Amino acid sequence: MRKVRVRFAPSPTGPLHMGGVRTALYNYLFAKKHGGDFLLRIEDTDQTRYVPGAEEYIIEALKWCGIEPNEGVGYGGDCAPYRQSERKPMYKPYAEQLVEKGWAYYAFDTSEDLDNIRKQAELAKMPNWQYNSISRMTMKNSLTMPVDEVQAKIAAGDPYVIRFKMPRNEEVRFQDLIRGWVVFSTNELDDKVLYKSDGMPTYHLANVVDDMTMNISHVIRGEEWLPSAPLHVMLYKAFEWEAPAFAHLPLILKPDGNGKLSKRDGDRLGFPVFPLEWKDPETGAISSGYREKGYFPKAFINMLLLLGWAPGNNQEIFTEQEMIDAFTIERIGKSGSKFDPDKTRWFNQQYLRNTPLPELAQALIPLMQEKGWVKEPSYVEGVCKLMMERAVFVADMLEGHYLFQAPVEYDKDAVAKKWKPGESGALMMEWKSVLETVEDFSHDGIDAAFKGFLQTKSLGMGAVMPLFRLMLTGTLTGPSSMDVAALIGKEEVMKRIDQGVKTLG
RNA sequence: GGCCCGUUCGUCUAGGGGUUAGGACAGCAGAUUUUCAUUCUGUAAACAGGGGUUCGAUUCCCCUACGGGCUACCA
Repeated sequence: MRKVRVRFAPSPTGPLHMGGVRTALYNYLFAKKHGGDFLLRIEDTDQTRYVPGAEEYIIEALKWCGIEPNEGVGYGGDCAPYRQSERKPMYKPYAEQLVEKGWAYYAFDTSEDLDNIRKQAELAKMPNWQYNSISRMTMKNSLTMPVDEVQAKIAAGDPYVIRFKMPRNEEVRFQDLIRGWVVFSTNELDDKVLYKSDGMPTYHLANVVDDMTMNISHVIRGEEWLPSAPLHVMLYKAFEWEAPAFAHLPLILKPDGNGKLSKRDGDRLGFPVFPLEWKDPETGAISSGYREKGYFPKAFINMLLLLGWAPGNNQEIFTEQEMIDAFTIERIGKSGSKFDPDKTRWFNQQYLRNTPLPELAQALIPLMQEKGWVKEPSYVEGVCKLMMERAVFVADMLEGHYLFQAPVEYDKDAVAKKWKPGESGALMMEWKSVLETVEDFSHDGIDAAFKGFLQTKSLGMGAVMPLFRLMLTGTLTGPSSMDVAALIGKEEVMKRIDQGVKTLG
């Protein structure tokens, strides 16, 4: 068995969307599991679709996700270059080799010619005209023209393409690692262009030549490639090369309705479809990203792992090593998966809770600074401890604004419902004088004092607690008042009671 | 239209000739909590349909329906 070498081969036509990230992830895990290589190849053979910044985006996105190639564009390696535009000179000899062997031919029909034929065919109710084993004999190519005329045209610099000569009445079959045997008849396949008139190979030629010269052992790619897989299999046969194993991944579908997840669904339904935020260089339109929305890359990846793959037991949270150990291509599902934004949030929540306090604090501090809040790291850890149970994102912990500053306003509804002017203020001042004497200003210490206060006053919790909370936070929600008081400290508590009573009367 | 791929709770899925068809998210209902959140408990919810094969099909085969992908000198 040959060494496992897999590749992720996107085209730089825009930002990488989460389906692409999942494909990269599965390739990465497969490589790691088998001690193989994971390479990044950029398929930029269509100059008209090139989008500036897309390549950098792809590299940065993979880096953020923690699924880095060990070879490829941005990483170097023995098979460099890994950008197809830079490999341009090497494809033509391969195409010509196929012509010599009789597996391909020159064609001089222009795009306009073909457009016209297709239009006419459509008018004649033949909606699917193809350049294939039958129609090619009526076209302008090296199969129908005299040899000297063909050579003259080429010598004169006339534009031409090289097409694959798909044989007739043959069966192409290959075993897909996910779907099992897949069979096509060559009669359904057309004579695909391998080499374009602009001197660039098409995807099909470049892909096969590169996979061969880069020693790729397994091609793991999206299902949209399944229909062209037989052509690729035929190309390997024509070159007399050993074909890699194929695995065609099911698609990621939009959460509502049908169809594959597209760029627009994100904006429409309010969740990102891209790992990183992307600004369209043409329109300036911004598409949101998981990173900017505050997702942990590990949570994002964990969600993607389970979208189309299952371990067979009930495990849902995976460390990277666990993913690598558990992953097998055989356990990838066959059908498309609808993306679920809610579950994605759940994964983030799980990861947030499993993040150690110091790390959480480090993540929160920059967000606090944006609000102008500055606290000691140890204090911020205390904030995180109180807030993490009610947060999905790190930024959610900012909702505990009262842990950073005294309340600037008091919730109107809460005041109307709980605060009795005069009476409530007097009660709070009394409670304050008790608090002043508390030596152990911890949750338990304050709690003990509070219980004692209730007893001497013969009051229930509901009569005092909401008022105290209102003094401390300005709201009626949040972590335990005792915890809040302990964290902000005695002096601050005293000040807030004074301020609250003064404000509310 | 043609070709190819697919179809288990609303969603992601486990399972696989004989099961109370399991889990998770979301939902609903309770309990705990001074509140919100958490947590816990419970609850509802699925084998697309029709034919076979079989003692027995959700599981194997065929057909239909539905969904998806592809059908460019795009990838």
